[in-house]
Amino acid sequence: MSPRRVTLADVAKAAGVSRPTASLVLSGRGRELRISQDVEQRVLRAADELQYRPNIVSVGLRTGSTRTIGFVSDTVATSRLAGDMIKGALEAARERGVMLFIGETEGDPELERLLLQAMHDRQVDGLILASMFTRTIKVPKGVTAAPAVLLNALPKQPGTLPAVIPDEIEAGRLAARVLLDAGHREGIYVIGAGPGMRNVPPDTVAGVERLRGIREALGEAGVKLAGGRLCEDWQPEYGLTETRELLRTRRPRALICFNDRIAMGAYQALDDAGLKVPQDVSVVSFDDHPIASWIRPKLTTVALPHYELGRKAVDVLFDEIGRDQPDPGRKGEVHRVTMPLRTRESVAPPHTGGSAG
Amino acid sequence: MSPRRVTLADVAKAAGVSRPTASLVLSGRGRELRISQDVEQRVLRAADELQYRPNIVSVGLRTGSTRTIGFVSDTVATSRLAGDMIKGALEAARERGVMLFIGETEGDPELERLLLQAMHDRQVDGLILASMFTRTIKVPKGVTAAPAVLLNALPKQPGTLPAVIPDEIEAGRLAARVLLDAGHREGIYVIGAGPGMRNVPPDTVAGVERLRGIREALGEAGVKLAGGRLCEDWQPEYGLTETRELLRTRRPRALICFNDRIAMGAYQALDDAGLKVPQDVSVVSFDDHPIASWIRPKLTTVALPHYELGRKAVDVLFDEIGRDQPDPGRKGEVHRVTMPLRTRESVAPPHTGGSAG
DNA sequence: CCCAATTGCTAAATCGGGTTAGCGCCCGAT
DNA sequence: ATCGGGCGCTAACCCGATTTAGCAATTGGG
Repeated sequence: MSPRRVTLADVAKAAGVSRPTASLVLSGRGRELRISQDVEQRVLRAADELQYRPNIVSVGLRTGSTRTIGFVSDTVATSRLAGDMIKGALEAARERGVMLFIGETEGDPELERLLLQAMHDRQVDGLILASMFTRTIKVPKGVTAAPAVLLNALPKQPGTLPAVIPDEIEAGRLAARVLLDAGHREGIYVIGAGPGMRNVPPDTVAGVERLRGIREALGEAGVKLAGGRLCEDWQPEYGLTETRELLRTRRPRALICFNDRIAMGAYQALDDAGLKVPQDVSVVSFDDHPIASWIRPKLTTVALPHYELGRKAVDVLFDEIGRDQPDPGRKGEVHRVTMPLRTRESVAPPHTGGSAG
Repeated sequence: MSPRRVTLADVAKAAGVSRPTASLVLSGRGRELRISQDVEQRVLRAADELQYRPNIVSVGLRTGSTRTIGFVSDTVATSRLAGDMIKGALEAARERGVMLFIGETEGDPELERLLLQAMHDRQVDGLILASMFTRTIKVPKGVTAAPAVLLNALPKQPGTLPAVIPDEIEAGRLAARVLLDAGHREGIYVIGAGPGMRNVPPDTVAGVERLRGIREALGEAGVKLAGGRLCEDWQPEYGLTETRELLRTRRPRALICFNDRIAMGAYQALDDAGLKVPQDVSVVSFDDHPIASWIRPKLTTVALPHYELGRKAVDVLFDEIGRDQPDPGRKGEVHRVTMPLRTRESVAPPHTGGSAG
């Protein structure tokens, strides 16, 4: 089928030198080891003419480095967000000439074990352990064989592994500030979690930190959260029912939804109640899911920087790989990636619409 | 850091035999080569106790098979659909003990070349070339070095590579049949392409084949398409404007939208016009994007079987790898994967609502 | 003119495992 | 006693690179 790969031996023969000589020239160490200009040129020409490319499998065997890293996540399919994270990692890896193995655990520890094993069997240089929504995870035993980084996750035992997560606290502050800047002071409700710090879905870092940021920013402005409703799951249907429930007794001026899918449900509930966004009710949200710009009016939301998270994870991983002896001091550093605001059409000053509050 | 991997030599020493003997036992060829029960047991016990795992890099170097395949796509981030395709491929690969390299070309031929090169440098056993929407592509030169399969794409020159694509023609028939079965005979419009076979976005297999299927199924039932509007891009905003445009002059009883995003736009236009789905207008669509079950009423749609496509591609690839001499007859076979109907709430018989047509 | 120090390259070992040829040993047959 | 043959295992080479040690040839100094 294919006309056998060109090997280093072929290049050496074509250049009339030995294999090691060719190797030295091609690895750039020819100079320091005093290979003559003449030989160097011959080797380089031969390599070029034969289109020689080193076999990375062989190099991997010899040197231990396969120029390959593993990306293990709990799910790849959840949403486009996952794809963006992989995309970021992919591009950062490509810039370093490194390839990515992808694996999915489905949350099954046994699958995870097998997957990590399979990656180590292939001598990966490092591992990225990714979660598709931010949370704390128990670091599996198998990761210690190679440098590793947590992505969108925090270790249950802090300090064991470096982690890269979105800066959710600042995101919460930002969402609150958007409303404050628009002039809102009253009738601000949260949908998805809260209003108290205890009313949060379990194990979600995002819930806790977004809420904390929101409360901090409002508090600093002397504004109090008017109320909030916890959603069992952050899906449109729950946003719909909880918002509908809220509207039975209250008349909000602004909603902070804990993600865009909840916001989508909230839109439906507001529409059913005859309330216009943003004239009657302003809505801010989190994630910047594609639907945020599909629903009308387009949703102002604080974006999860999935692409950047993926890139950053690779950066941190290579720091880790580069560092020979594990420096115990900065072992488990947590890197927070800024969540940018996407300003669209769902926020307006209060009292714009006809009916007063 | 890590306590050096256990090698075959370690196992052999622990069992008190030579390396080749251990290798023979562990590769299952012990029997045919008459290794004694005693030695066999010792080797197996040693391997088990030491937790020996063969180094696949080394095996790859010797045997040429790295138990690794490459998945190269134009974009991974487009949508969750891409993720499902990868997920299907991932699971099928895992069942075979094979790992997946992921790469993204962004449609850039140079990037594609480098990526294929990088994969070949790592001695992949085969390649899957995936497109994130169905279309015909020019097969890049670099793929010939290993078995390859096109996924969600057809080769510009038929017969060069096997391909796996969704059965869009049958999907078109199915969508039409849903309306026919509900009793619709008149006022059926298409949004996204058509009504004529020439009114189709360029290079999209889906556009051509869905439309053909729709026209065939309607034709067989003696029903004529009442009209249609081509969308420049299959996004919600175009669905919105084209449907709005249609409603200015016509009063449709049923819409076949060419995908769910268009359908979402169509919903908005129908809502603006005061028309209820499905009482006034039935809507069928394609893709089964997540939003299909988020919008109200939930959208009946013919699903792109992304997960199955991914699995099938791996199956076909392994057929290809297994086949030693390329059988020229069935070289470029096209495998069509059935698109299943997701029946939801957007289709009803005509004349159900108050106002007669 | 001889010894030492460069200079310029290669032989050989290595990584971890797979594969082939063949070496001793014990047995029975001649 | 000798030969032939099956049995059970191992020596040796291979994959494609890197790396260390060291061999010739040249040059320089005394």
